[in-house]
Amino acid sequence: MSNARPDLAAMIVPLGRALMAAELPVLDRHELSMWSYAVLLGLGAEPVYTQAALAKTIGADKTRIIGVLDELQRRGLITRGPDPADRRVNLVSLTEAGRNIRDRAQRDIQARENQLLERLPAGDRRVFLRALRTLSDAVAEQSGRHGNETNPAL
Amino acid sequence: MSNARPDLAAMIVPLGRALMAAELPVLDRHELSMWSYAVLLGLGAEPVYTQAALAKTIGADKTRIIGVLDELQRRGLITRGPDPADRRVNLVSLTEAGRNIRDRAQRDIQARENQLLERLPAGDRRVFLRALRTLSDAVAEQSGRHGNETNPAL
DNA sequence: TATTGTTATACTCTATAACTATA
DNA sequence: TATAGTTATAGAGTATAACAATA
Repeated sequence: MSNARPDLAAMIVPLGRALMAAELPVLDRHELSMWSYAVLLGLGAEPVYTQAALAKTIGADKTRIIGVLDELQRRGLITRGPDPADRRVNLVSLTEAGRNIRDRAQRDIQARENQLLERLPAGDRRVFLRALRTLSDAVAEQSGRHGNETNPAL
Repeated sequence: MSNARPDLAAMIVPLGRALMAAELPVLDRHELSMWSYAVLLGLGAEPVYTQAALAKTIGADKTRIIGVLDELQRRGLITRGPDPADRRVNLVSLTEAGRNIRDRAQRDIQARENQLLERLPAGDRRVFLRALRTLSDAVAEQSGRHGNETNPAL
């Protein structure tokens, strides 16, 4: 056909790696690891989470985030304690300090991302971001509903 | 600001993971691993490569692809032998069989990717692919020129 | 001495499986 | 018994370092 293109994955995966690599020094300046930042972002929408729900939201194993939560709690960036209604589960929420450090880190990260986006004409940039959100929502929806291994629609 | 958006990385990295996960069963039907497929793709443009150059092209460590090349050679999908002009280096090239299996696998993979792209309006899809190539080329250029850890422009 | 390919080793990350405490 | 959180173990994947052949 006339419309040969590289594989989507072959373009997107290295791009994602480069974006992560570019994030690391920025996060480092805010003394955050990638997982710490992911947790702070994951706590953004809802006021409280159980650890399991939080882990699922950010695509991590529930065992993966325990050490991360330990450190964030120690630094006073989150609160964590048993739910009085069911003392098996922990309720996790952002503190004011946690929200501040998250917002500052995100501002720096997106400023850097915007430098990359400036390579695109303004019109393309708008469409690109819109399309990316559409596709991102599509895959989030897929992985959201019960551990789907077959992934038929993607 | 009025233009709040999720982090680029937070959208692109999970999208890349989902695309890879969707590729795996397709590659499996062609009896290819992800790395085998990456090697076959990497051998596409130029007729011959040294192993080191090939590894760099696909973003792998030179030690990483040795076992992959062993198997591809055993299956007759590539040829590999010392360069008469400098017997330290191996010249690697695709065989006809290798090209065939690569093209068939890629056709299946892109067909599946196109299903995802159909979620976008035709106009957005065109712009999205164009923008993605621009950004992909930008990061490939970055990682191409000597092991750049600081990555200033990204 | 420097470089390519190779092999062996160590390290990081992740997933799996037990353990506790609550229900 | 079932579930949330925790801990410990095992496995996969990757990077690092040493080695042999050639220049």
